[in-house]
Amino acid sequence: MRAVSLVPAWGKAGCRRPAGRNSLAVIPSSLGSRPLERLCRCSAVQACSSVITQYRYYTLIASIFCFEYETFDACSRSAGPFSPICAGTLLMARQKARLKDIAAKTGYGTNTVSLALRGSTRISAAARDLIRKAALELDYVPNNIAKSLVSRRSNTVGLILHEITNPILTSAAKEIQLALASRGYGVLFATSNGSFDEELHAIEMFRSRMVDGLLIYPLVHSRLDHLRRLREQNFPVVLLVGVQDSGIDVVGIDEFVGAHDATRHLVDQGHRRIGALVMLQYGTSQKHDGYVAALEAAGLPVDPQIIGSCLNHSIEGGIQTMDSIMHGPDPPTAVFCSSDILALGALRWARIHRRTVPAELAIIGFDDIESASHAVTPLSTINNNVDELARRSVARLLELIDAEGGLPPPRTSLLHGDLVVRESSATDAAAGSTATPTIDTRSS
Amino acid sequence: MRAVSLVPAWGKAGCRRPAGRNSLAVIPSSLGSRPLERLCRCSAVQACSSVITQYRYYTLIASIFCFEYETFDACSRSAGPFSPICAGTLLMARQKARLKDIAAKTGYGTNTVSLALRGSTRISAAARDLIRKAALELDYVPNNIAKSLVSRRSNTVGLILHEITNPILTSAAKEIQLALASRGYGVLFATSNGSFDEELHAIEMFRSRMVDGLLIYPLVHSRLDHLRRLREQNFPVVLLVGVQDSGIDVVGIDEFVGAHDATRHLVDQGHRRIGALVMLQYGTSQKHDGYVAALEAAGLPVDPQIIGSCLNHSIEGGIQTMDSIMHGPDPPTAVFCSSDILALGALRWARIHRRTVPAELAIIGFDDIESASHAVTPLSTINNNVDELARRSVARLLELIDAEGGLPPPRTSLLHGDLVVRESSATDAAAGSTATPTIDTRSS
DNA sequence: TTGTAAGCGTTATCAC
DNA sequence: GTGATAACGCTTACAA
Repeated sequence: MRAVSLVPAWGKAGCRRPAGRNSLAVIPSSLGSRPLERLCRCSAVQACSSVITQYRYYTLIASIFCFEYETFDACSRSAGPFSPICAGTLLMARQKARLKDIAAKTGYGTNTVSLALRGSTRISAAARDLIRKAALELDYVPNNIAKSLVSRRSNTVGLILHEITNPILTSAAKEIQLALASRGYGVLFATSNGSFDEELHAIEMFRSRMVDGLLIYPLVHSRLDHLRRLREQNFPVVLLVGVQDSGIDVVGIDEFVGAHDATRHLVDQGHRRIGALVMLQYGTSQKHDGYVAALEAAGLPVDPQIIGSCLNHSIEGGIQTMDSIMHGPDPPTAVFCSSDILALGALRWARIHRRTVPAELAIIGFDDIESASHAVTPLSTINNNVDELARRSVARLLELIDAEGGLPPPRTSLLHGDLVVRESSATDAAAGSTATPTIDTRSS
Repeated sequence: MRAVSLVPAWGKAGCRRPAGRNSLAVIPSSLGSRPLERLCRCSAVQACSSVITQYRYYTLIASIFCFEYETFDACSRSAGPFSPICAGTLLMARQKARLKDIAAKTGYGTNTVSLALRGSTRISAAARDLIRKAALELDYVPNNIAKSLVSRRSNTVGLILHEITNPILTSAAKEIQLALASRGYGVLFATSNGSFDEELHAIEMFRSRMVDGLLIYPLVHSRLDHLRRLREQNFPVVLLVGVQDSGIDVVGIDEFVGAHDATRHLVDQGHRRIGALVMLQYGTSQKHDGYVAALEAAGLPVDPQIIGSCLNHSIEGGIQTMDSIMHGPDPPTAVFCSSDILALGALRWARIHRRTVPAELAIIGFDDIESASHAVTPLSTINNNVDELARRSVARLLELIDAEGGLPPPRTSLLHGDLVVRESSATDAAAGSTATPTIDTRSS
């Protein structure tokens, strides 16, 4: 019993067992008390050993004296006779092959093996092939952790999403991951999950894991100081939201212009009383500002009564917030929603309350998620070019990572989101008149 | 110009610059050719230096002779006079603080610092506080890469999703990430993106990054050999799909039973001609089998004509596949869809072709995503308990990771998905009769 | 209570 | 062409 409980210690950090690597400890039972060398000649042990060897394990013969030794090392250092206490054999977890193992197998040095596997021309073809073959046989997988330690690069970037239920963020995540994978980068991922502390925590976690850079949809567009500080420390960060003058690199949809275009479109459709569903809990937002600007440009009043602030980004949240802006004395005839999910909530609200869309209530969303074009009433929206966003943000991040001698000055790339007019906002969708809208033909 | 191109070599792997760490190289212009010591006394340089010191950088005065030295080291070793070639100052990226830096600052050894920061009782309280303070001042972040190298644990697990547009997978991803983060684990994430090779590639990438374990929604439920092989090598793997007897640990929804329940529900509603939308491109699936079993149990024929195989998991895919199974001579009166997304496609198809749901066509989905309850006709479906899935799969994976002396035998935990009856399948939803259905009241 | 030395798996330098 | 050696930043064993 006691012997078994000692076994797990092998292979643990700090436990030295140069002879124990990839080895099988044969702990014979009922062989009596005898010196180690005699145990090795025991036929049962030898038979076992030859089987073990076939599996590319070394054989390590041992018999653990019950109380005297605390560790296997202490045991194996002892010169005295051993008392067997445990029956049978114990198979150690086979450890991963290292360069050193390939070197031992082929007779070359570790350095030669390293160069050969990386295809250096300084190594002879014969040696290279031999080494490659040995690596394959041993199922060698290079240890990137060790590589990172010396190269000071983890070839990993961190991705923080503030919300994963939003299809736009997840499809961005997908495109980003694929783009990075094709360049040999891994993606460490975290959700800030609606809490700023979690965002900070995720960043801290990423930093301690030595990510080479960070792509982030920040939770609060106005709280970016922690990210600016990272940048000052020469840590590459790219924001995925279209904020202006952040002092950080930005690749994102121009939310102000998008919201402005969407609201303007409602104005152009003849609406004079236009409400909004936005996310305001962390202060103002670009989308809110764009909405307000479009109203002001059209000479329309901005009425807080019909601007609903949603707490969470969901259909349910959209329905509830619609309730709050529609029950007033002068409800809006059109609503700008800062995301398609909220717009689907608004659509649902309209159905529950038997308002026809767009005749009694026009609705426009933001993002152009798949469900938007397949909704009961196909949703007008602002197209969010996710592929472009992923492509450009990854390209910029890698530029920052590869920047030699300090980060270049921050650059803001705002992508334009196209207005897509469908049934939910246009009494006659085909007559869509503003901002060269894309008419979606599938929505008939 | 040339000097600038040399600078990037600092801080690179293999470039030794013991004196260059956290230092600012002042490369003065137009100071003429003079010995280094005279440069140091130059007032412009001194003013610069004092500013630099405020930022906790050391100052390193240098002037690089244009052609003679290839590296900064070679340059600084030289004793001769320098010719300035580059104007201004160059700020080196400040490097992250190490234990050694804290040690140097406090006067303790690195070992003492390491123990102190980890709160060892062997260190005096005074020393501990001093060291903690210094660590804070230097903005010390422990290097997990180095830690991993010695502990042989990365405290990171890999998560592979076969599809990220599926809301079920993303909400699972979120829950999994949060559960793992609370235990101190990071999540490396990848999408297999519909290709088995990408799945293999992602696994390889994860292995080389030394993840401690793997959570995976495999692309093809029947191709699991590569995962079994990992397990044989003592690598912890947990499948997130409810397959039976895989020889690998499983925590997943019982898809067979779920599909069976769903189909059975349609039978109970009086349907005799029940079609299906499934994903069959990689061979049969548990959902398909459950559907078939329910039909057979009810004594109904299984007709390939009304079993549509969707190629991609999308509303569009659902619509197209519906086209193919509905245009036959004897179209189904009810359809079991292997996911809510496909069911939304079916619903959309019904709307396009003016069939009333559920009177002319009953539809049931699988997953219970948010949109299901908010669809035009709220969808009946099988609830996919994502929270439970995340909780249990993470718990099991950590069990495997912490298992000492080899992995325990694989265990299969199938979670039960509850039937949720809404309008899309029940002529009178309130009369839902089978399998203790949950009646969703919001769907009025 | 603290310091010293070795080692985790890899890469870069330099000598042969 | 190939091998020895010293880093990378950290933890552990053991000596002081």
